Amino acid sequence: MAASRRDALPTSEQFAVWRAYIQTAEILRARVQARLQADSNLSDGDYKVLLALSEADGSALRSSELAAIIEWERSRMSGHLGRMEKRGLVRRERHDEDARGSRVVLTGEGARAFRASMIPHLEAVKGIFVDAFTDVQLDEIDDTTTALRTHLGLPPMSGRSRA
Amino acid sequence: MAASRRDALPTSEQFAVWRAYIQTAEILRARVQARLQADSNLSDGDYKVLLALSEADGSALRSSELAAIIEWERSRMSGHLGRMEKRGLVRRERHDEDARGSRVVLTGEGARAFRASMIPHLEAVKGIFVDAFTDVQLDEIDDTTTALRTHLGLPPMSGRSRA
DNA sequence: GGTGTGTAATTGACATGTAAATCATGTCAG
DNA sequence: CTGACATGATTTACATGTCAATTACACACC
Repeated sequence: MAASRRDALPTSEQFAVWRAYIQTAEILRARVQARLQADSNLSDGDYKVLLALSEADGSALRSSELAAIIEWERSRMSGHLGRMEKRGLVRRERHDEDARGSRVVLTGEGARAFRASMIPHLEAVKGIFVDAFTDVQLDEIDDTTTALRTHLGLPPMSGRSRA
Repeated sequence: MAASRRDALPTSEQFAVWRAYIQTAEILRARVQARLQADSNLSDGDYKVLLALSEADGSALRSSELAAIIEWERSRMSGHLGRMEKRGLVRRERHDEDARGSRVVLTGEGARAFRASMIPHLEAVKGIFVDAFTDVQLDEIDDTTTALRTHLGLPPMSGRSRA
């Protein structure tokens, strides 16, 4: 008995799809994160920060630029950078031109940690996520993710568009 | 340029599918959670606990049973129950037969909060998630989620199996 | 030069998550 | 009985996330 598209409430089947989807995605995230942590002693957040800094001109960015790239709150970035600085992955320097902002600089140790983490991280994504599916299923995921992003008003980021 | 199934690393297209999938799922979770919080002042965790207790015999469960149902660490459950107890949503009683365990009991206030939250929450899931897709796409999500759960060694929880 | 306003970033207070250690109780071999 | 071990749950320590308040500086206008 298919429910009308206009019903305000989901059918129990639809709700079950939601529950399975969201719970599975959570577990997936946790597994990949755990591998990154075990292989490279980096959290997901660490990885994003290191990635952004690696790609930045001079391996340095202002904290707010970093926050904008990663789409984090500034306060979240602030706390995270504090922890990363304590571990020697980044360094914060006073910004000469505008002393309100600080320059976040990738340290040699940070760059080394990031380089060492990349291959294992990609392998983990392959083994944990990609290998679960057939090529057709991966395309379906691409489609449904795109549909969802459109519905949510998010910019597209399809994998197929770059093929 | 399809990559062999056996390559250790994902293609850039495959990796893009991963990034889109995981990022979109996060945003989705955050949106539904925000609605639940705004409508009912409950977190996702609160809702899960209340749901499990509501369905339980006598509106009570042992803490470890609750943890097993929701698939949480026991320590996580412990901390969460502490916060929920402070807000009057649940109560912990000494278990008579086995004094190691405690009985987690749904309070009247907890039951009321849960009942009040259900309809808005279902509406949110419908509007934010279900309505993004065609029926065919929802079936595809069900399929790919099932494939992923199998790959991850998780028990199945398909929406179609209950249709 | 001061003073108000905006902006960059940090701080503080809390909720949430994970892992390891601890505590209390139960169970069972001897 | 009793001592070793198993089990249920909490505690502790810390990482992570959000929000509101605060600090430090820049800049424009008088």
